[in-house]
Amino acid sequence: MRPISPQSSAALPIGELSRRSGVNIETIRYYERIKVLPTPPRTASGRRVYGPAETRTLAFIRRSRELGFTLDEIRTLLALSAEGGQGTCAEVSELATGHLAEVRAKIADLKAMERVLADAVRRCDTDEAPGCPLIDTLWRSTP
Amino acid sequence: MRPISPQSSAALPIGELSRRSGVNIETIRYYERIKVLPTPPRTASGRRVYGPAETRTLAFIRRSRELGFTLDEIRTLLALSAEGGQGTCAEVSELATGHLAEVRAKIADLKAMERVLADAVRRCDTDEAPGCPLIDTLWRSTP
DNA sequence: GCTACATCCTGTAGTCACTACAGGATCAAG
DNA sequence: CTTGATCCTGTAGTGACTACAGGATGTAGC
Repeated sequence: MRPISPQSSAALPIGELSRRSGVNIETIRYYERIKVLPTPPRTASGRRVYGPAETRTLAFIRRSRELGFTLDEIRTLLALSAEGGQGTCAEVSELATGHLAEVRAKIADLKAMERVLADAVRRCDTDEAPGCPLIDTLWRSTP
Repeated sequence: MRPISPQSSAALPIGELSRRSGVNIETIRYYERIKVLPTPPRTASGRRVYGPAETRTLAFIRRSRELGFTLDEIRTLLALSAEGGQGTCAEVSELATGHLAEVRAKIADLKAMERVLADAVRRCDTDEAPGCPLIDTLWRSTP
């Protein structure tokens, strides 16, 4: 006879949560420490006990990270998501728009790097002149 | 009568080097600590004294950083540059090619983020349906 | 010589998003 | 009762800086 305990059928230890969510155990504890995840209840011996909601929350966080949101932004997203009021979507959109601008700025930076690097490498590989075109580029004073 | 001392006309304290190179004083000391810059001679009272070569070296480092090279790679670039032997350019090209691949991978990652974000923001700003398309995207389990 | 202020020094700690231990407690199975 | 897996806390490391604190020097004007 199994003891009757509410949600016991869905209670997960941290290792199982880690496996299901694809998030490292140490990362889960880190998220708790910085208050991105709420502190879970514990067993008598002090072990964390999670429910199925945490698996979904961690998936939410993982996907947000994949889109480049910072953990600070994710805290905000989770709060807005829990709130779910009238103007929520507008706030979310604002946050995402700002983030999108940063992503685009980073892409522009990296493309500039790519252009210069690709050009220098091409010259390195074709030039017959002595010296190294890339090294020379790096030493050359900016016009 | 000024005392005759070699290079005295071009000796710079760290603040002046910082101004000329556009690199923060604390950053210059940091570069010295991690051995990206050589330890400079000191005055009797212990202040760092730089020559004009350091201005050029810091410009080299700054430009390398702008191309996304790590300080570890820059150490290698500086060593190869100083060496300047036969196969140097090939080694430099190899290093740069590897770095270029990383830059391109990062661009691809960011472009994927950009697509998803731009699409979600567009739906947030046009959708009349209740709920937030971006929040829904983040909660939605990956297929 | 004195005072003010700028500049310099060392050393430490903070940033971000983790990751990697050390050293110990607890659990489940045989 | 032992083995091995899992869990706990706490600390320290990563990269490339930045930001102090708290003190020592340097320079200019009076």
